[in-house]
Amino acid sequence: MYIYDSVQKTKLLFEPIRDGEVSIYVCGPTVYDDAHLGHARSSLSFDLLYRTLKALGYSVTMGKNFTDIDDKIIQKVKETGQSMAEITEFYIDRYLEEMDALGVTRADIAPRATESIGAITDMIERLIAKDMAYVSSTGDVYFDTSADEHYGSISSMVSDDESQSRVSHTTDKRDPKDFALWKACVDGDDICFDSSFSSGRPGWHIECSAMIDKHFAHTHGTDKYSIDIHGGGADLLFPHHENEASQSRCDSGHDLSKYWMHNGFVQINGEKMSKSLGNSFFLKDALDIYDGEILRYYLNSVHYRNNFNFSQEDLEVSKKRLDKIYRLKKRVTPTKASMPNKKFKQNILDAMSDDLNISIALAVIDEMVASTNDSLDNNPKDKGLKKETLANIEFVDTLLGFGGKEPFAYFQIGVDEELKLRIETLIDKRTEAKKDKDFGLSDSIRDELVSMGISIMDSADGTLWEKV
RNA sequence: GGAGCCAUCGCCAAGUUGGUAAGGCCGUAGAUUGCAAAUCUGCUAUUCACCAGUUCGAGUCUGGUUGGCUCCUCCA
Repeated sequence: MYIYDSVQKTKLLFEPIRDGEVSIYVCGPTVYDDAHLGHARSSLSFDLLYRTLKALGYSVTMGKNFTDIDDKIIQKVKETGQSMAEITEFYIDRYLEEMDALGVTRADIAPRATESIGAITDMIERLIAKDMAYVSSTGDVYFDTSADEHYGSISSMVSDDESQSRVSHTTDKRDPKDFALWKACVDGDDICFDSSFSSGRPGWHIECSAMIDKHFAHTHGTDKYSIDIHGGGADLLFPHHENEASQSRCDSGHDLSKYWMHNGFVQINGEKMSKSLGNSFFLKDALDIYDGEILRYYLNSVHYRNNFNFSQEDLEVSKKRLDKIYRLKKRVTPTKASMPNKKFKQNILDAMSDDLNISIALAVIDEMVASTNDSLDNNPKDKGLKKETLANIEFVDTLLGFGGKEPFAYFQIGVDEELKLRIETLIDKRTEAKKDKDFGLSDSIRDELVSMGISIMDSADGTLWEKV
């Protein structure tokens, strides 16, 4: 397995810190609003990594946090009058449901900030004791970036004062680069947690460090690294991951993660999709229009490090490619899967082992589909091939997360029983007309079906239909 | 102002150590079909934003130009 490490900016041979085991930690969402396509892509990218490593035989543990205490959540509490728990529970449930719809494997460990306060305050106390953090007059705690000689090594950000000109200066900070580990309560209605330094709440960066320390460092880490792979969106590289890495390094004396991976953005009209820009395409809205499996295929069809420009036309192309896989599956159904073709399986694994080269993997699948259809055209009763093909598709489903549906059901998404009956009645009528060589009638029935959004195809086994 | 990424066929998009351009969509010619649809086959970039350099040889390396995006502030 080769992985592109965004710190070293090069592709590296992946060697886990513990033999046969891989620990991955991905920064999860702040749960104050619905997930957009960008969140989906990030989840999908690391899901691909997770599945690939598993297919390669590793024992993989994936962690993904929920930031459920944050300024924006508190703001929402004030706006809506709902409790913080009501808001965060709602969005966490929604997030999980939507990611399920995309076929994202759930994280093995999904810690929440509010459940990790002890680990967070412990880490802050240790940093204060080491004189690497300081408490301000108002009770805020800041990390002293000057205490870490390696600060900046993750994002390779230069630390001259000029580059910091856009950072608003908080008076209590000794240095503008310093960042908050703990924010003391200001008004009475703030959500506060007790600590030895002040009543307050954790800063964003410390959460991930503390959660990794609590859930991974001692069980999955070594004396050199806490985890194997740390992932997240490219926008998290600085300052979030820089700060995380710095805190953890100062606390534990070793590096936080051996490899760092960052996914590219989903863009709309060439611009990054983000809540602050107001151009978000929410996952729930996308899922209203498209099946999760199609969205998954589409969002994963471009290499994870590249930016992804969302367009409906491209999504339709993805649907066409997925359709072809399901048509083939329909063709080999019913049968029992045997073993996947060795070469096919290996070619896909090879592609995915090269920093998740999904384009090659999809091309291998397209070629398998075409050659199998060709063979089946020439020899429709090749049972061995059918069994192998089904196994091939099952392998694809396990590794890439699509192709797992019952093929007839796939083409009938959104068709209720009543409509189904009408379609089948019409098809029977058309079959009769065809038998009588009344092509005028049979064609007009076909036109009627087409106007209903149903496309039909005559085959040796009778007439099949699909919802377009 | 500082830092970085990217630029490949009409569209989307692959191209580790430089060795002579995957795949999909669209289009097109055909096979098949009562006609379609579905399926298959052939064709579809002497060329990789532009300029210069290194090299026997560069999409791949170096320098520059132009254009796009991102980070430096919450962000997947």
